[in-house]
Amino acid sequence: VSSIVDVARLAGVSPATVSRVLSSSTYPVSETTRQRVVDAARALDFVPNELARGLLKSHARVIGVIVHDITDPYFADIARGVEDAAAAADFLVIVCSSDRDATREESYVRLLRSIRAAAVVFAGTGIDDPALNAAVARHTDAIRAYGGAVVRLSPHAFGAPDVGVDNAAGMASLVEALGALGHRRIAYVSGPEQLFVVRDRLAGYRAGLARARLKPDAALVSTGAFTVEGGAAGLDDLLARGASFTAVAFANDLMALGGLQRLAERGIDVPGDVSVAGFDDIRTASQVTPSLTSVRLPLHELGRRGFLHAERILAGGRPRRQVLPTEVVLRASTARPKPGLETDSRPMAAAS
Amino acid sequence: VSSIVDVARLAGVSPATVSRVLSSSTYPVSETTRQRVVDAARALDFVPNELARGLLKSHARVIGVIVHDITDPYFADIARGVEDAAAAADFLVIVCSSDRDATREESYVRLLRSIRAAAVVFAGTGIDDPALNAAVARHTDAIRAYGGAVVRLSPHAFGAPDVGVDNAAGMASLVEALGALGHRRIAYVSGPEQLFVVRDRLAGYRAGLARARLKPDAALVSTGAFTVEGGAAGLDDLLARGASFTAVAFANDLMALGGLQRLAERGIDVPGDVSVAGFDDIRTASQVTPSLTSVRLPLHELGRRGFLHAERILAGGRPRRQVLPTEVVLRASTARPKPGLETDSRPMAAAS
DNA sequence: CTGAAAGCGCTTACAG
DNA sequence: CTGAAAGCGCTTACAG
Repeated sequence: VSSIVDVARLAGVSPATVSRVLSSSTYPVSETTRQRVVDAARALDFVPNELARGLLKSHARVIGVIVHDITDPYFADIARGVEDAAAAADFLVIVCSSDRDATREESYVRLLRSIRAAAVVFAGTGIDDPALNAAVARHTDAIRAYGGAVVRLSPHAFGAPDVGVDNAAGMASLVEALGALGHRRIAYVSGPEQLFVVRDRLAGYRAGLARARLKPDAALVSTGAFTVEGGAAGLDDLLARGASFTAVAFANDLMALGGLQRLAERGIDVPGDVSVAGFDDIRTASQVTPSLTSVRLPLHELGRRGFLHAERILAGGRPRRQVLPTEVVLRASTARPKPGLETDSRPMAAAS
Repeated sequence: VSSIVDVARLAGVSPATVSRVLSSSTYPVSETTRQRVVDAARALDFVPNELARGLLKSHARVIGVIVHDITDPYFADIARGVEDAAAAADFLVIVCSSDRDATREESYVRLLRSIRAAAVVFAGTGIDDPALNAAVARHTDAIRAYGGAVVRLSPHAFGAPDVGVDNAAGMASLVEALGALGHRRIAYVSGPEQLFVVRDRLAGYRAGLARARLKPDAALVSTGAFTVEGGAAGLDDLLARGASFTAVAFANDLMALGGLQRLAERGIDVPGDVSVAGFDDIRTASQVTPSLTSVRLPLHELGRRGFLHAERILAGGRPRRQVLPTEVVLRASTARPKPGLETDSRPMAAAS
């Protein structure tokens, strides 16, 4: 494997000159010298060692993205958005699946710090875990200290995301849309409470009920893990306690998918007997039958902007927060409630 | 950001001693000195610069994985398998989505080479594109030259994968299973012919027909892109030319998903009117309705073994090829053909 | 326009 | 057991 010295020798110039020609330096070099260097580099198939380069700069051209799980389509879309934008700007992207495990997350952030990553982008929601947050904060402080950027795409312990969506507003719109279809008893299957994004969506559910002039009812709310299985379990919970509802919203699409499966197993027709809605609009939502009503988040764009945000920080700027729009997408899994069931309503006592 | 020199100063020792304590060196250091160094490092929140470390070694503790598209669940599963195994061995994983684009693939491999990645794992199938293959080969040669490993998980221009599955045998088993259900006219929607894996699966389809003693019929084979849309288009093709069949297999699950959608749009019942099968058994396959019959590939395991294979090469070994087993998974999208349709058969003339 | 020299932050023979 | 020194492969003031 040849080094810059080999190229210099073959071209009959100094390593400094080779560096000037081959790097993005604007330093003047005579045309004949330049050509000799280019030829020599090609002849030796020379590719500069980025490790050596990175050592001289304050940081390496690498962007780390911390996701919960890259096999979750929500995160895959975001990661792809970061990668597309980063590759165009000649940055490498390292995607790390933390499984929302404190140890794993910390060790990844430490690793990114150790290679002097230019930026670390936290794609997933923050967790209410003081010990983890303290450890991670130590590393992110160090990353900022060497000139790196830290970007968050979801709510976290230290506040709102740098680039994000309004989860509460999105969920409120969804519930409102369900209300507009005529549903009066809208159940909700929430996710793990220690995730900040779960809290926001639950608040949105409540806000949506209020907007639809429906009374909140604790009997219509259950909880499960943020997964297909969690959604099925949350639905089981509702059913086990005999809750009656004509529509059910889930805290994310994966959970709604689990709900759809469980409903089919129990012979409950969707949307005939009950309407089902998810959140995120991952690709699978439009691929299942019945296709799933959801709230579309611009995930690829979120990733793309996350990178651009980091790039601006690296350039010394102080970019401001952005909130990307969400959109309710009504599909085959939701419909008007059956007339018989609709009468089962409990409108709010006082209509303000 | 503190360096090893800062730690040495605080501990009152030389940088060499700090290095011996903090790296995985087995060099003897007195217990009191060791403790002073550890304390100083902790006090300064010292994290060694991996860039500097990597510069001294022949390569960095980084594994690059080239996938087609990380948002494709097939690749996400493999990437996760590599990552889980690599993280356990303290390697970073860089996943690169090439979009099967020659320029993009070459630039990623070059990038991995420039940071002296310990290994590059090609997760996707090779493409029959001599120019691309030559450029990539130049880089992989260089990677091997500095001591890195190159691992392939799918068939490629230079032969069989290092760790892989038998695509032809898997598809043959699927078609055979369809035959065992009573299907005599089994259509096939193939993928882009320049992908080696597509060729293997098509060969498997033919082998499966032979095993089921069915005559191949070119009118029952069409082609589409390796995507949801491609599957729908391939099915349209079959229908447009008036092909009659009771079952249809697709070259992968994504395509089968597209076929399922198109069939539903046309009011053709699955599996009542036609049985549908995919290949890969991505997660979505079991989440859609009707759930999709497919051939399960141990994708996570494939990724895991891909890393282990690389690790053995890095250790100086010459690990041998592995072929992981596949398994036909029959689900709701396939059933026996309707009696009326079944008579539409054309058994092979000569039953050997 | 070109080159010699210092230095990025580590590790590792080489001395002691 | 400990340290001084060289060196990994680049880039960049500093001289000329």
